[in-house]
Amino acid sequence: MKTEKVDKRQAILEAAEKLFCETGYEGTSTRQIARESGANMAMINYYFGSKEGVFVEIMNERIAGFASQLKIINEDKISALEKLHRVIEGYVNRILSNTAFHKMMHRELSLTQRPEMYDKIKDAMSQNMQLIDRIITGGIEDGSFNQVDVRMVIASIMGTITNIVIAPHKVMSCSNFDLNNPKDKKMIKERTIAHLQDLTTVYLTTKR
Amino acid sequence: MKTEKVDKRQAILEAAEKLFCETGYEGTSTRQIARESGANMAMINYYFGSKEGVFVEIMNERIAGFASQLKIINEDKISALEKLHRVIEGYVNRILSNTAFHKMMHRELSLTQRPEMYDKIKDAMSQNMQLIDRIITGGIEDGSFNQVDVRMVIASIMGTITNIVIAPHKVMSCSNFDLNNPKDKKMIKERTIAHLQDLTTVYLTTKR
DNA sequence: CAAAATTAATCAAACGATTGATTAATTTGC
DNA sequence: GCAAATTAATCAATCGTTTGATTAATTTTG
Repeated sequence: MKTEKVDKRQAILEAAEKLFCETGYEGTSTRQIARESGANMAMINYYFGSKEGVFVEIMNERIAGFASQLKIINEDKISALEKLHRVIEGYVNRILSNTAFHKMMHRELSLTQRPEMYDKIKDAMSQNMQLIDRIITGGIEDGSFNQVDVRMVIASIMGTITNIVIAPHKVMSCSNFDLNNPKDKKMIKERTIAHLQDLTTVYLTTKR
Repeated sequence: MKTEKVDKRQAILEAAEKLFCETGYEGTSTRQIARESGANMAMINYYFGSKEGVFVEIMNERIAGFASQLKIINEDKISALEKLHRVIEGYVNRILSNTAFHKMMHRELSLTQRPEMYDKIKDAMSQNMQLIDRIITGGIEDGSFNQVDVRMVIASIMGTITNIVIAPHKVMSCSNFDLNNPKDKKMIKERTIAHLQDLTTVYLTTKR
């Protein structure tokens, strides 16, 4: 028999994140979180003050880990294209390794309410955006990339990944496909990276 | 003085769609819908049976209009590339003319609950997907398109549009930008269409 | 055509259930 | 033995829904 001597605080966070991802913030009750985590309801307010406090804590932790993983790829002595390819690889891997959270983040981003969260998410994402922006702009300036609509290219890169996270069935025509299956997930990751690298290579570097 | 002799049923639908888009399904109460529409609360259940009935009705109406607009572009005697460009133009115009609804649809798609809705949305979208799939596959078969990962290309096209709808601030760096401003919206539409047409042209037809 | 009967639309009020939050008492671990 | 952790019980507020009554419009009937 396992001791199950787990930190209640952590158990609440994990259960809440799972439930928020599955049924949304409003669609999840504190009683569900308590039941799922094995903690008493009052513990939620004891540790986090409120239901929203739990949500904010989840977002803060995730976004912190998010930013810390931001590599300073720009300093490396490699071509703009290779920089971009590395960013794509890192970005795809990170997002497809945390699909549930990214679904939740995306959902929250599309809501008008909770502007505090909206801004927080926006700021976190804009860091990645600026990184990609600098790489592509740099490539254009040194003549290795074509003149393109940089912001639109970024929208295509990020949009592709988000689209696959939210609607993987679109990409995988086979019915018995599951993003939670590690084998399937690995395959989707590789395919997404290969596609985006190929797409950017052709679009940005083809002489025309 | 305007007569305001509006259909209460319709008023409920419009108010509900607005609220669902802004604050989500769970985040919207029937009392809000009643207040916003000027109808009595009981009218919601009188006309639609339940809160979910309102939601289902909104989705059904939208999806019906969605499908009816599906042109049979495949029959035209034009190149695969031109077919694709027309589909992109139509798709961008439709989605960017109904941004609030598409946000809602997208949000609902990312929830595990309400599988009935999930399937309905999925089916509606897969129609568009199959159309694009046939066009690209046809272009590959007749040799005018490169060999590409068709599903991934579709994910990029659709993902780009969705990304712009949900996070337009990403594309527009200028701060005083509003998707509800017709002038700004027109500009975003044209820019999105131009980008996607350019991207697909280069990626699909460049000899390499 | 006019009175009677029926239907549709609307309303205020209340329903039981559930929500997030809090209390006060109890247990745990050092 | 004391502070931190945990509990059951309870709070007011709000949820979606239902009710019974009322008004307005339509149909039926003589």
